[in-house]
Amino acid sequence: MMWKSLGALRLPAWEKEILKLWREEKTFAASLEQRRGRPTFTFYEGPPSANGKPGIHHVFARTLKDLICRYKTMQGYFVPRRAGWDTHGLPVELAVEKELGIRKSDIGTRISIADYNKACREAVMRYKDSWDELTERMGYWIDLQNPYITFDASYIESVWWLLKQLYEKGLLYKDYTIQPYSPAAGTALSQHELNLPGAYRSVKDPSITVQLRSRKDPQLYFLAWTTTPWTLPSNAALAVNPDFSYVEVETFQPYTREPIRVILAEGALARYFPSESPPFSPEAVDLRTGKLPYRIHRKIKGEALIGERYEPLFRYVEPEGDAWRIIPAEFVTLEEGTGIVHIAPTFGADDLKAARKHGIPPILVRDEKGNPSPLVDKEGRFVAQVKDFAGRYVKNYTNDPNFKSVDEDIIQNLKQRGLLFRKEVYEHNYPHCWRTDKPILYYPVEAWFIRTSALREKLVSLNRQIQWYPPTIGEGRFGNWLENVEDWNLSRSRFWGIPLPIWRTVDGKYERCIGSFEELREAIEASIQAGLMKENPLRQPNFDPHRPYVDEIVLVAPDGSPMYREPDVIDVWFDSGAMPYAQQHYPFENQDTFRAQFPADFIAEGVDQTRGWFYTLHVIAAALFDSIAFKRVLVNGLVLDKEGNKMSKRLGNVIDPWDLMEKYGADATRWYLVSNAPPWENVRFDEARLAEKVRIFFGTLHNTYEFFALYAQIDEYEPQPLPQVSSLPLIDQWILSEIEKLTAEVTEAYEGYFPTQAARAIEEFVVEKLSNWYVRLNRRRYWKSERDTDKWAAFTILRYVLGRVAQLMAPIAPFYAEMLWRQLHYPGSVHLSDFPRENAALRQPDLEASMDKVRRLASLLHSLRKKSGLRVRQPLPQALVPASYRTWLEPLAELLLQELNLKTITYLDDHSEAVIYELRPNYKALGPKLGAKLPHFAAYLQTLSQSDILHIIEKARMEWEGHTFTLEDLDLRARAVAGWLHASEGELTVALDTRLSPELEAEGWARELIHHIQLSRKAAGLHVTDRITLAVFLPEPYASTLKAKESLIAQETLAVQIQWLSEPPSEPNGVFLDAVPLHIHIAQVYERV
RNA sequence: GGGCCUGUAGCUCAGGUGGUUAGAGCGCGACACUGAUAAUGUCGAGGUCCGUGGUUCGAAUCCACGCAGGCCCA
Repeated sequence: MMWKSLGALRLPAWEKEILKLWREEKTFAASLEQRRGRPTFTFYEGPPSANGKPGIHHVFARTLKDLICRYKTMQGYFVPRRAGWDTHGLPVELAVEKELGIRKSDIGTRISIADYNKACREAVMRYKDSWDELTERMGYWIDLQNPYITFDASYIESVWWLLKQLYEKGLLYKDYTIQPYSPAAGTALSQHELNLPGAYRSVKDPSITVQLRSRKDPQLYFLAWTTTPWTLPSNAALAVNPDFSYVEVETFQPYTREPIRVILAEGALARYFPSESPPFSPEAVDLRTGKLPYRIHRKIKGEALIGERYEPLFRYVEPEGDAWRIIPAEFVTLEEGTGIVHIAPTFGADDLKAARKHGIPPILVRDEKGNPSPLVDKEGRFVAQVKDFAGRYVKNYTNDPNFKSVDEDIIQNLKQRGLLFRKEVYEHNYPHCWRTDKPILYYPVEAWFIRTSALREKLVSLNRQIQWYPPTIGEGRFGNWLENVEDWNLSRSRFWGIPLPIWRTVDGKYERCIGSFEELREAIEASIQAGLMKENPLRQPNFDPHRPYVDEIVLVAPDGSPMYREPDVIDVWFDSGAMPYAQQHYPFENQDTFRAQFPADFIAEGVDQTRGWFYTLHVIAAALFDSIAFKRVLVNGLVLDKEGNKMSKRLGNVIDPWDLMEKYGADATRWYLVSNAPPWENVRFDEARLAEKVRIFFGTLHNTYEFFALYAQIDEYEPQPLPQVSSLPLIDQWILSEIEKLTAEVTEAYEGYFPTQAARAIEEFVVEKLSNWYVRLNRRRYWKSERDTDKWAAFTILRYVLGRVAQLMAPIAPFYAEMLWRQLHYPGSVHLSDFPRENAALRQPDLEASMDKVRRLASLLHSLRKKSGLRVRQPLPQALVPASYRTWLEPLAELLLQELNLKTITYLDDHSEAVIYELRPNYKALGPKLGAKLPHFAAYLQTLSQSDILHIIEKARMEWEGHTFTLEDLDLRARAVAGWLHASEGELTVALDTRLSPELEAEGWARELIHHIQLSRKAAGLHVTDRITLAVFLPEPYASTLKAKESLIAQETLAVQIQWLSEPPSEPNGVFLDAVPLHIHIAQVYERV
C-alpha cells in the first residue's frame, strides 16, 4: 500500500484535483442518492441576483450553508439543495437603464417595454456563469443544473396563485401611500432617486405658526407649526406627544392684539415667549422683537388633549369621516415648532400613518370620474374646490418668472383672519427631482397592499417557533419589527417584475384577481366572446406572463364593460418569499415534494435579510399556510475590511474571492471565515490572518500527515483495526480519549449551529494535542528500526486519528478533508462517510486531566531551565513535586523525564520542609457565609506560619472568630518548594534540582559534542543514514571523560570509528564545548556493495 | 430618532450561572532542536478589560447612563 508524500502544502492545486475527482465520481449526486429515503433535512437557498459578480460576502454565507448541509448529509439525512436566481427588481432595471442610456420615462416611448424587458432578462443572468464557477470552485454543493428562476412562467404562475389566495382572504387591497412625487416630471420617484447626489438642496421656505380654534372654547387655540402652508387646507388632525407636558397660556394675538389663550408644549414655550413676560397688556406686544406678554394659565398632560376637537383653518370640503381631532403620535418632538403637529394625511407619510392609526379621514375631493383625489392635482395645482387658490401651483413648477408663491397668499389669508401667530423664514434641506430640478412633493400614489398589520399577532407567535442563531436577532431586530409591522406595499410602478394579476373596470366597480394561467385562459375566452379581445395568447405554447403582454389582455366584467390590468408589478421581495412554493410550481405540480420540504429545516443569510427575505418568507407562510417557513436560521454578519470599514468599490477595499481561491485555496478561505469569529458577528477580513490559518492549521495538519506517510511508506505499513486499548501505552490511550472528546465537542458545535466552535476545537486538537504532543513525543516509535507491535500501534493510531480529523473537518474544509481521507486509504469519499459518533468507551477523563497537568508541568520546568541557563542537552538529576502528585504523575512520568532530560522525579512528603504551603479562603464557598468579613479572614490566613498551616492540614479544620471551617472552605496550595529553583502556576508547583554530578556533566558534554558533530554532518551535506569516521581533538579532562562515552557518541552520530587525537586534526570548528574550542573532523564512509 | 450588534495585548479573537495572577494565536524579542528541517519546540516582554456611576465581601462578567464603530429601519 502506497503512502504518498505530497510535499509542501499547495491547497489550490490539490483542490483542483479534488474538483476533478468529484466531477468524475459525481460525488455530490452520490451523497444525495445514498441518503434517498432517509429523513429529509430541508434547506432553502435564498436566491441571489446574478446581475452582479459574486463577492467575498457571498462566499461567507455560502460556506455556512454548505457546511451545515454537508454535516447533515454525513449524519444520514437526505438534504436536497437547489440553486435559485432572483431575477426581477429595481437594481436590474436601473442597471439596464444606465446601460441603454435611457430614463424611466423613455420606457414605452423610446424603447418598447418588450425590448426593455428583454434587455433586463438578459442582463440579469449575465454573471450566472461567473456565479456557477465560483460556486463550484469554493466547494458549495448545490444543484446548479436545475435552478429555480423567478422569471420563469411556472414560477410566476405560483406567485399569482399565492396572490389570489391573499386576495380571497381579504389580505390584498388597494389604497394609496405617500411617495416622493415630481409634479414637473409627472412621476413618482424612488427612494433611490432621492439619494442621488444633489437631490437634497438647501432652500428657504416660510415657516408659520397657526392658531386652530378649540371647538369647546372659542377663546382657546392650539398652536401648530408648518413649513408647508399649502398643506393647511388638507389638514385633518393635530398630533401631540402623549408624554409631553403642555401649557395653556394667556396672551394676545400678535397682529390683532385681541386677548387669546393658546396651547403648546411646555418645552416649546421658550421658543415663543420671552423668559420674562412684559407687562400683561396688549400695548406690550412687540411684533419686531416677537416679545409677547403672557401668563401660564394651567398645565395639561399631552394625553389629556387627545380627542379634543378644533375648527379647521379652511373648510373647502367636508371630510368623509371624523376629522379635526387631536391624536397622539410618537414622532412629535420639541426640536422645532410647538409640540403640536399639523397632520395632512394626503401629503405626508408619517401623517398618513398616524391618521390611519387613529381613524382620521384624509381630506379628499371627487374628480370628474368620481374618484377621490387630493386637493392638489398631479401637476401640482390646487383643484377647483379650493376656491380661494384654485389652479395655483403650490411650488414653482412652471418656469414663470412672475410666479407668486401661493404660500404667501395663504399666510395673508390667515393673518387677516387672526389665525396667524408667527411667521418666519426657514432654511432646510429639501429633496428635488433630479430630472427637473424642481422640489418634489410627498403625494398620494395608489398602490396594492398586503394587510400584514392584521396578521401581526400570528406573525409574532409563529416567530417563537423559529430557532434563531443568534437568538437575539429573532427576539430583537426581527421580533420588534413584527410587533410594529405595517401593511406591505406590494406595488412598484416599474416594468421588469411579476405583474399584478388583477384586472379592474375603469370605474373600479368590478375587479378580478387571477390565480392561474388556466383561469386567465378561460377569462380571455369570455372576453373574446364579448368582443373585447381577438385572440387568446394563452393558447400559444410559450406564454410570457410579463409586461407588456399581460397589459394587452383585457377581460370582461359581469356588466360587459372592459377590465384592464392594474399596471403595477409587485415588489421583488415577494418573488423570493414565494420561493418555497414557486420553486415547486406549487400547487400546480409537485404537491408531495412541497409537503415533504416545507417548512425548511434550515436557511442561512446575511443579517440584512431580516427585513428582506426572512420577513417575506415568514409573512407568506403565516398568511397562507398558518405556518413558519423555516425552523432554523443562521444569520451571518457583514464582511468588512480589516479596518472595520464596509467593502465598497469606491474605497477600493473589495476582496475578490477568486484571488483568495487561487492564492490560498477555498478550504483556507472557508476555514478562516468560519473560525475567525462567530458567523453573526461582522468579520474583519484580513488576508494576513488567512495566511496565518493556512500556515498554522493546514500546515501543521499536513506536516502530521507527511510525517505519517514518510515512515508508513518506509515500513510498508498496512492498515489495521485499533488494537485492544488497554494494551496500548498511556499516551496512545490519551490521544484516543482526546479524539473522542473532540468528536463530542465538534458534534455539539455543529448541532448548535456554531461552526466557529467546531473549527476552533479542531485547530486546538490538531496543533496542540496531536502534533505538538502526541507526534512529537512519539517520533522515536516511528523511525526506530524494530518493526514491532508498538510501532504498528503507533501507525494505526495516527491513521485512525487523522481519519477522524478528516471527517470532523469535512463540512468546513471539504477539499483537504477529502484528500486526507483518500491518502489514508479509507474507502470512498469522506463526504459519503457517516459522521462519527463519540465512542464513550475510549474516553478517560482522568487521563485527559493528568496529561493536561503533565504538559503544564513540562512548561514550568522549561521555564526553570531557562532561568538556570542550563540547556536541555544537559541532563539534570531531578524534579521535585509534592507527594500528592504521585497518583496522576507517576504513570506519565517517563514523558516528562524524556521531554525535560531529567533523571528522576522526587515526590516530597507532605511534611517535608521543602514544601511551602499557601492557604487562602475558598471565596466561592465562604463568600455567602462570611460576607463583609471575608477580606479580614483572608488577611488572617496570610499571617499563619507554615507550622500553623501544617497543623490545620492535619486536623482538617480550623477556627476563626467563632467560625469553624473545614478544608472545603479553604484553598490550600503547595506554592513553592523551598531551597530549590521553583515555579508555580495555578495549583501546580514544581522545583528543579540543577546540581551536576561529574557523571551528569560528562553526559552533558557528550550530548554537546554529539550536537556539534551532527551540525558538521549537516554542513557536509550528509544524509541522516550516512555512516562516518570521526576524528576529535580535545584537551583534558574532556578527552578522557568523553572517551568513556564513546559508544553513545558513535551510536548517535553513526560513526563507525572514532579517533581521539592528541593533536588538532584541523582548524578549530569555531564552536565550543564548555568554552573549550572543538576540533572535529568527519569523513563519510562509502560502503561497498 | 428607533431597534439590534460590537468594544479585552500592536493585530484577530477566547473568557457557562460574578470568585481574587484576565487567556490563546499572530507579530515582536530571546533561545532550543538533525531521525517532521522550506519542518518543529520552548521561554519572555506586551492589558486603566471603552468611560462614569451603581449593586456586591468581591465585577471583564450584573444594572444604569454615556462614548465610539457597525447594521437595519425611520
